[in-house]
Amino acid sequence: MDNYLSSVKNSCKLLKIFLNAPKELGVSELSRKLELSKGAVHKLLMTLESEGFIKQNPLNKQYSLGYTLLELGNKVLKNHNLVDFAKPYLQRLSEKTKELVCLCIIDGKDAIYVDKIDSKHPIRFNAEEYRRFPLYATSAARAILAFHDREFIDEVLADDLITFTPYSITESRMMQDRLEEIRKNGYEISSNLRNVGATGIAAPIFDAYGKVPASVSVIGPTDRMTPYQEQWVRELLQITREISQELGYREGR
Amino acid sequence: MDNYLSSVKNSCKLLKIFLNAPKELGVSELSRKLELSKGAVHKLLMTLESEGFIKQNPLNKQYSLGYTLLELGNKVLKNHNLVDFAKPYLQRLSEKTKELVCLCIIDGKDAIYVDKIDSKHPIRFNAEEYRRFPLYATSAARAILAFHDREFIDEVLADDLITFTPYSITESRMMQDRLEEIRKNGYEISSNLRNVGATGIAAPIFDAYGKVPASVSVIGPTDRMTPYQEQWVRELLQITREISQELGYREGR
DNA sequence: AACGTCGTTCTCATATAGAGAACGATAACA
DNA sequence: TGTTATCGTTCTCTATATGAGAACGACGTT
Repeated sequence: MDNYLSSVKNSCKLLKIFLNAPKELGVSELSRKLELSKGAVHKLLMTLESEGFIKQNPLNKQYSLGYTLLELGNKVLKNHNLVDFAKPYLQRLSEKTKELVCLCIIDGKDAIYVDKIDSKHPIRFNAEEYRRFPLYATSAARAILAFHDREFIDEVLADDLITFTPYSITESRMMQDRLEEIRKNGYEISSNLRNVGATGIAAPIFDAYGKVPASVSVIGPTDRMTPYQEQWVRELLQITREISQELGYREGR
Repeated sequence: MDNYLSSVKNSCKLLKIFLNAPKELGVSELSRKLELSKGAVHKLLMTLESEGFIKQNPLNKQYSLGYTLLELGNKVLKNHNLVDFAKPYLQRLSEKTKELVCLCIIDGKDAIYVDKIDSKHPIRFNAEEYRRFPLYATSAARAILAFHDREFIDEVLADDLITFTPYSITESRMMQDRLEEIRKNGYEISSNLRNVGATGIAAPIFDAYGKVPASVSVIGPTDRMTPYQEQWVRELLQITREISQELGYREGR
């Protein structure tokens, strides 16, 4: 750690601890998780609180994330014009399939669902919106990963493949084959990846540079998806083709 | 600035600059706005980028807010159980009035809309969701402010009252009278506060401690609201009474 | 009543933050 | 096509802010 501002890095890490923790945390607990002295953590919290990034509960003295983060997060969404751009297309797809429709983007070696339209069915799956997860872990993410450089893919698959259900692929070699298939077909179908009993169909969005920054996916219970599988693939590919074109993508270079 | 970590404070200020700025900003511009050397700002950005709080556009070298902020902002929402709690009540109110229904909370000397259900009418107003604004500036906020300590109110009104339309109250004295009226009636109606031609009706939510942490409001075009004014007030007060009770509030102590 | 743990405050040696100059790259202009 | 201005980035260096650690009072438990 030579080039970075250590206290800033600590403050970022502190905030991120809250992502996988209960709503409120105390100084001592944060101090342990950060491996930093209590005094230092306290000063961090005081500073972050003065800027609205952290809030202290006066009743139990514990700390939680502040509302300034809500503003900043919302600004991130507004900045990302693809979300507004794709909205009407997602809505069309949602009306046709009546299933959960998601817009997924790449960020570093992770994927994030940045928009979704819920299924109209009483039985349905929920996408973990705005949550970060690995690029190999869902169909939506794979549809993005498959169309990146071999070099980048290798880098992503070099990490241990974390699985969320017993059905997931854990072998880097098998994943490579899978991605090859996605490139061949132009879309991805898989079941039981993130939730057992769920099937996802996903297709990439190409931008003007031929890059794939995002994907659109349809997700639903497997038994409801299977009968319509081919139809939903057609609809999905139609939608992603339209979005890609409007982003300036020209097929075949 | 003695008790605070200066670099952390700077990093917070840096992030907040983006709230009222274009999507992307350069080092030099940020350096000017922060009144910090370019070198220092660059190191700040490098650190924030390494944690996903900032993203650099490789094409023009400019910086924008990172997706980690999206995750954190979403976590803030999930933490705030009032949002989930109030959702069904807001929906009921939305179905009855067909107008924009908002849930507004207090944060320091500001108010924030944390949830909304859009109007079904083709002509409608938009609430600036997740945006921070002064406690005197909208009917929803005033319905909260009115039920706070005289001391706190004085503190809020001591600042210069920023106005968004020519019709707003700018005199602290007049605002005090207005708040007195809200306390007497138990709700607030006002027009042309934030948008010309809009009327808002708002009522406070009381918690188990008798405090007012939030309000519910109905907002629509004045000419469409006026005929139903009394009816919407009744519906609104019914809803806020139910929410308050479920939060543990007992009327009359 | 004694103990453990909490959040907070304090001191102090040391690592580090931030100013400022210099860099190459790029864009604007004549 | 040079010239100039401005950009993002890198570097050095010293004053300073940082973070460890001990000590504090306040709770809650045993």
